Amino acid sequence: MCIGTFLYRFVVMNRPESIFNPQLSVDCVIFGFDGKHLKVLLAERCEGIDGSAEQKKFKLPGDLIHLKEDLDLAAGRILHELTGLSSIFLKQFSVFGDPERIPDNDDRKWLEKTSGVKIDRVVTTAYYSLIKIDKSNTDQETGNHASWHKITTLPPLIFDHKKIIMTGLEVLRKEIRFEPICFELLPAKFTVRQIQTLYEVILGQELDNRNFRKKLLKAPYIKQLTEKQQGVAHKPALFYRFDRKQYLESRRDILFYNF
Amino acid sequence: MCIGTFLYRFVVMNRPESIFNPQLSVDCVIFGFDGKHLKVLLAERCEGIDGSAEQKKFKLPGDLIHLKEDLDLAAGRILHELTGLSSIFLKQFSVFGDPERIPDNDDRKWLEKTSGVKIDRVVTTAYYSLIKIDKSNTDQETGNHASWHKITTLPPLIFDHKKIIMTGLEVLRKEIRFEPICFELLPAKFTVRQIQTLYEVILGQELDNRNFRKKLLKAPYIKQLTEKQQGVAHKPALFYRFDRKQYLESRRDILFYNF
DNA sequence: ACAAAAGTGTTTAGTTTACACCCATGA
DNA sequence: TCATGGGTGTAAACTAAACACTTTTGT
Repeated sequence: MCIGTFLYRFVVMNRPESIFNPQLSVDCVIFGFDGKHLKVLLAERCEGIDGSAEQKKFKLPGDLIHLKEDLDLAAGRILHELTGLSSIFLKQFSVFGDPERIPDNDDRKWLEKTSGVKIDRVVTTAYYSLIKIDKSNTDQETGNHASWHKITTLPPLIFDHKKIIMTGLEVLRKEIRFEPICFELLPAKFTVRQIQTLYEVILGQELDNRNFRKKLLKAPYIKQLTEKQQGVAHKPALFYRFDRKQYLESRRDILFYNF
Repeated sequence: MCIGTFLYRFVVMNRPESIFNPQLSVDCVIFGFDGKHLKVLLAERCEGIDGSAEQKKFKLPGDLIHLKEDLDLAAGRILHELTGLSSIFLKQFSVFGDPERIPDNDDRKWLEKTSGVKIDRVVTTAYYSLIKIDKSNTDQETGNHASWHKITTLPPLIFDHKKIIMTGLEVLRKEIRFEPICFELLPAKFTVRQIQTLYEVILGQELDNRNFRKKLLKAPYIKQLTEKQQGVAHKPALFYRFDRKQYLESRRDILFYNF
């Protein structure tokens, strides 16, 4: 055993607590829906490696994790720090473990500078999350320089973050075909048209309005409210809500039937 | 910055190459099918912490990864070392990142002893794999003390390996409903009954024979062979094969249709 | 001739698709 | 009264589910 190995082990054994783990990170693909477009919440990497203004690049909200931090909790922490929201839908969907995914260039130097940790290789666990877009979580509100971007026109991103977003979108597309998770993206009261548009932007295709209604409204967990839209220059739409309890029960039945 | 932090960073920066990364591992849930039961390939943790014989425990084939090793390749390496097989179906399905998943007990001491690395917390990326069971990959053949175990009667396992297996099984169950991956578990020539039994053991329920046949045989990637079973005391079954090329083509069509 | 597993068809119920017009409201 | 988007029904095609007997082989 060479002295380097020995020293490495000694220090790993005796490392100080509560600093970052330089090898493990979490990145969150946070989807939002503004009624028209599917968007992703991105943070701005606002300063260059020498502090000067340089090419503006964006990144996924994410962070190295703390030494003894659980991954799921780390993802929750990041989301909370950025948006102020807690107990939000968050799902681990993939790990990105290419040893070269953080190339040895400006991006890496920037990361080393902001984290205060020497970066070697970083394995990141990716989560996706669905939240409702409103004033409180858009733009500079939280001082984190986070902003919403259409998934169809993404700005330049650091590392492999574009690939992570695209993988997340694929997973989301698969998921919404079987699980009604999209209600996380809608306000508590919504119209049929809103959901349909949401499905259309996620799937990237138009859906037949009559068939969509039929299928949606026969689900036992979609409850009609008496309230209607107001102040629209056309027949006002009825509002509906998602009944989570009902959903969980109906899901249990499905899982029994299975095949 | 305290001296501990400084030293830690210094050493991480200057660590020797080609030893194990003490924080990242890969575990493989390797499913096999012997014609009757769904099985998992487990390695034996054959010696106790002091080298004496003690309670026999099993573990998933897995390993800490090398410092600059890609995760997918590490999974392939582990599978190859254990079975001699390469280019096998392997799919990442989850990350287990609870900081307490490797409890500070005998299991951890055993791991530290065999890896020669001080273990702190280990985040493991889990893969599942499907292989055909035959003489060459069962039992002591490879000197790794690996053996097949029915998923219904698993022996005691170290760490959270039981949970990893169960999560893998759930993912497999979901997956086979949409993708014909189960052909990885069958020999090149198989009978309809073999596939049906395989589906039945994975899903844990009986399926209607006539309906199953109809559905299976209308798939364009299932090709009938002229060959028949021989030496059976009943009407001999016809053999079929899985046409991978055909499958990939038909899949493309489906992906276009989508919804 | 018997045991054992392979192989076969039909009916019914449910689901998916395609498609066009009237309704309620504000301007 | 017009423009706008909300809301509605039906027929045809397809898919899924339930169900029982004949065939081929070895012993």
